[in-house]
Amino acid sequence: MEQSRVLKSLSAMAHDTRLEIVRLLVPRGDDGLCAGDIAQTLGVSASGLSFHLSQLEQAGLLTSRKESRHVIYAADRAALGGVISYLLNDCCAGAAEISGCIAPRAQKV
Amino acid sequence: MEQSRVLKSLSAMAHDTRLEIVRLLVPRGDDGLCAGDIAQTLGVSASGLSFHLSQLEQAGLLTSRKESRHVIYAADRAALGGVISYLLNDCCAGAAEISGCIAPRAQKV
DNA sequence: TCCATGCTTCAACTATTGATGAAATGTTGA
DNA sequence: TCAACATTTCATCAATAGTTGAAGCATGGA
Repeated sequence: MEQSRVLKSLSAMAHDTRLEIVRLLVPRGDDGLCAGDIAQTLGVSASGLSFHLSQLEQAGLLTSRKESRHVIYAADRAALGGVISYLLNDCCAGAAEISGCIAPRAQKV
Repeated sequence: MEQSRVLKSLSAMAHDTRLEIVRLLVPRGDDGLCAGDIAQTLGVSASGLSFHLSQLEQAGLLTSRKESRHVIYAADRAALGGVISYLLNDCCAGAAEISGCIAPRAQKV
């Protein structure tokens, strides 16, 4: 992943509401969640949410699809993995102290 | 690491010059580099650099120490690891597709 | 067709961020 | 002490980001 794309992703995630959106969507996988449900869950206005969703989508972290009158958003896990990978491997290449930090708890594999 | 701290770190890294600073400092470890050398390497003005360094330091991603008339900055690897760990484990908990993305190349251990 | 729903877009405004260059601070060496 | 150096701070300005509420646009059901 190119650095400019990573920068966009970092900007996108560097906001309270938007990081919450990502946290909400990741575990739902491709099923995602429609905009209205996200707004309700996070307690934000529809138009405000729409703004943040488009930031995330432009950064490539979310995908969207229409389903009847709903718009379903889902996290793009590969993109998220790409950002994390960049931070770990390109940005912090070879720093064992950092790699050592990243697996503090058991993960589903 | 708490989310508010992660947000600060993401904001700090979400800037061209600042991400370059991190990339420059990580491989140097605790030796770090003085402000002047960083400015010269990256081709930015002293005052501009000072601004960005303080953003990174406030986010906890850098440490600084004075050595005679120089100020030496070094990456805080634990903090960086903490951010990456948060993204991987808290933000994207359990998403195997993401974990699977993060080890595309061999790392020094 | 008409209305309600779900979402986005727009306009206006405020707040934050970043760039620039000059001035200030502190340190070293002559 | 004085001058040069390393860095930060400050003031100013431009650009960007975020919030809010109203208006717009599809879609689906009565």
